Amino acid sequence: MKKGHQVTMKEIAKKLGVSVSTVSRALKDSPELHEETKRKIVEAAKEMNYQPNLLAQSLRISRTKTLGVIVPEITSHFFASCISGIQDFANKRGYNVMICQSNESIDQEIANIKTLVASQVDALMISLSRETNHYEHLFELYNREIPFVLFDRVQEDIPVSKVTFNDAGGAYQVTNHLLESGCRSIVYVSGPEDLYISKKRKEGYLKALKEYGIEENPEFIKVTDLTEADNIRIAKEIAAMDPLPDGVFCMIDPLAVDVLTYWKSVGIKVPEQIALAGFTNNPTSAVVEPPLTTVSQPGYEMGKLAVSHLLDQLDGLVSDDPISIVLDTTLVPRKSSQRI
Amino acid sequence: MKKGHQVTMKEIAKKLGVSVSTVSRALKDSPELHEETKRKIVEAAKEMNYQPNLLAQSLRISRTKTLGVIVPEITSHFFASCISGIQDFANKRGYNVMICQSNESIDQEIANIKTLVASQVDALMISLSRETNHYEHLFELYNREIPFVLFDRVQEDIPVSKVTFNDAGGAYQVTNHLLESGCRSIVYVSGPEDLYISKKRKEGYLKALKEYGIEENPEFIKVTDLTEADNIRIAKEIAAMDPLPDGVFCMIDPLAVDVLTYWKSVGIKVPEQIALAGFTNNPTSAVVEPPLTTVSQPGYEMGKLAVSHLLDQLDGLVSDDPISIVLDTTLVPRKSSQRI
DNA sequence: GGTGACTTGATGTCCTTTTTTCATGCGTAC
DNA sequence: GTACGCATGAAAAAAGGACATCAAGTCACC
Repeated sequence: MKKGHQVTMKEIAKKLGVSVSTVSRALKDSPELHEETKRKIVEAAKEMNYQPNLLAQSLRISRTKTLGVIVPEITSHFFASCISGIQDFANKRGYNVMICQSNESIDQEIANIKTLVASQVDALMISLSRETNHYEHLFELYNREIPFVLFDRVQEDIPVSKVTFNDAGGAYQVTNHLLESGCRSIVYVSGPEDLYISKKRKEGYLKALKEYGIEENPEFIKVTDLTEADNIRIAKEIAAMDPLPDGVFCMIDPLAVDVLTYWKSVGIKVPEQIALAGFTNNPTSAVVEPPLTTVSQPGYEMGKLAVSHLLDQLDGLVSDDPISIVLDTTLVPRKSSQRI
Repeated sequence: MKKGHQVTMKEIAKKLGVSVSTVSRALKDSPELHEETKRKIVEAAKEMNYQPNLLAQSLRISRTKTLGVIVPEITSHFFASCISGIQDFANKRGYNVMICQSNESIDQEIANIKTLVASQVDALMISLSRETNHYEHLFELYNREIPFVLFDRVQEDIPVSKVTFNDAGGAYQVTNHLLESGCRSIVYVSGPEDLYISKKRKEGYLKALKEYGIEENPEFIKVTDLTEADNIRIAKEIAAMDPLPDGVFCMIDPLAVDVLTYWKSVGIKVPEQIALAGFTNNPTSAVVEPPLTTVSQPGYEMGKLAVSHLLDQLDGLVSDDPISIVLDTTLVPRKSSQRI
């Protein structure tokens, strides 16, 4: 299959018997040109449906006006929202977006970076994969002076701007909410421990317990790799605890939903026997039965802020010094934690 | 913020005191080159961290190895799945993907096409917006010989390849299922009537009724614009029918969920009073209470097939003649329709 | 010394944009 | 009236990176 021919300046020039540079000047409305010549050229360009070749342009000015985005998976509602925000605000400022997913694999993440860099994107926006536990590829980007920002799944030691949620704060909010609802033995179900958000949310969980004068209990901290199978393993493990805990805080909504679904199948009542809470406020969480208490993380907003800051840096509107943008989360109390 | 400098062939050539063409040949392992020279160049390239400039390459061969994808919205799980499939299989064949969302707006759709074409993508994959009711922009693409395929939300009169689900068949399956479950007065809630899928699913609905010897009743066909407000308006309208219908088939899951949520709030029992079914098999549908009967549409598969066919055409592996790929759907019966 | 094989170099192309150079025409001054 | 200079408009050239094609260089061997 062939692509249709694109009209070039050369052809316009040839048709009108002028030089290519004259055409170029006419199209950018240069003042040092006969009005008449200009008019004729602009008209011909329109008629021939001329579209400047962005490729040639980019090669010349060595800027593609394209951003590369890497997310763990597009099908996650949260990341899809981020992408949506990035898209909208990048487009507003004349940038295109190339999106890749790492599928939670560090190798794929590295491959994506390579591809995007080879495609000469002006900058990158990265949310790290679950697997990412070393960071050479990011330091290399940094050393090669390719601008990038990290969002949501970040690595703290890399000297670039980062956009995160106040994960510790959100976890504190939700744990506190469980405590206030009367829970006293609260399990925290964590994702992979390397993950930034796993750590931060644990911090918030522990802080809330401490403030309530409840001792940290290592047996009340469970770790899943976030696959459905492993989530169910944890759900079983908790169901087998004796006595049952009275509250469970799952690091992320889909995990909570898996746990809830399993418990329903074995007759554990939520919130009567165990209060349950998640994190992220996925659409699913609002419609499960009982509706899931969670913490709202506006992904669209995160994408918007991250891309805006990055473009501000690219365009020299703000300093290049890395900053950290922390977005607030909001507790969304629902029936799954309603014990009073 | 500046971008770090990229190593070019020129620099390698200069450093080693050879010509650029020699470097070029060495890097593509041309046989007409001294092994020793080749080795030296390849080594230097590696050491200097040389990355070919895809932009220049693209300009030269006038192929970018990039596909443009336009979907109504990324945050929809179905379209996210399609994108995921497209991504994976495009990457496998060495293509990148630029994704745009039309936000269900025809103007945005046209703007997206323009941007992607200006970016010299090799081909486009488009799923039409809800608003799209004229097709000049598509015919223009066709006339300019820019390859593209349509998927899911297609327009039948455009002579390009299309990938769709057997929407009529799926709707037939689900309507038939409702009939077999004992329903005799079944409402069909449609999306905007211009929409390909609205029409096709209505076809299937009517066919099933007809086969069961049930007369078509115009009052049993409702139309929503798919906004939450309008969905709830329909839910109210149905709740006010006297007698209540005994089954409702909503054209798409989120619509069914909105309806279900409203009914729950006013005490209408599903499936006891009204059996309910949706279409698409969103993750949400499995976890609502009661779980929603629906029709499964594998989006990942659709993306995969669409992109594979398109690349086959681009690469000349199959004929350019437009074909129509129709994917089968699967009925997913759940509690929301369980009346027997 | 000449021929052929084997390597390497130079140049042109893709397309746009910018810079430099050139040409024309008009005006002024001698 | 001629010559010079300046202003203006337009053409030519160069840059940006990769690569194909054609040209030329070197070496060895007969």
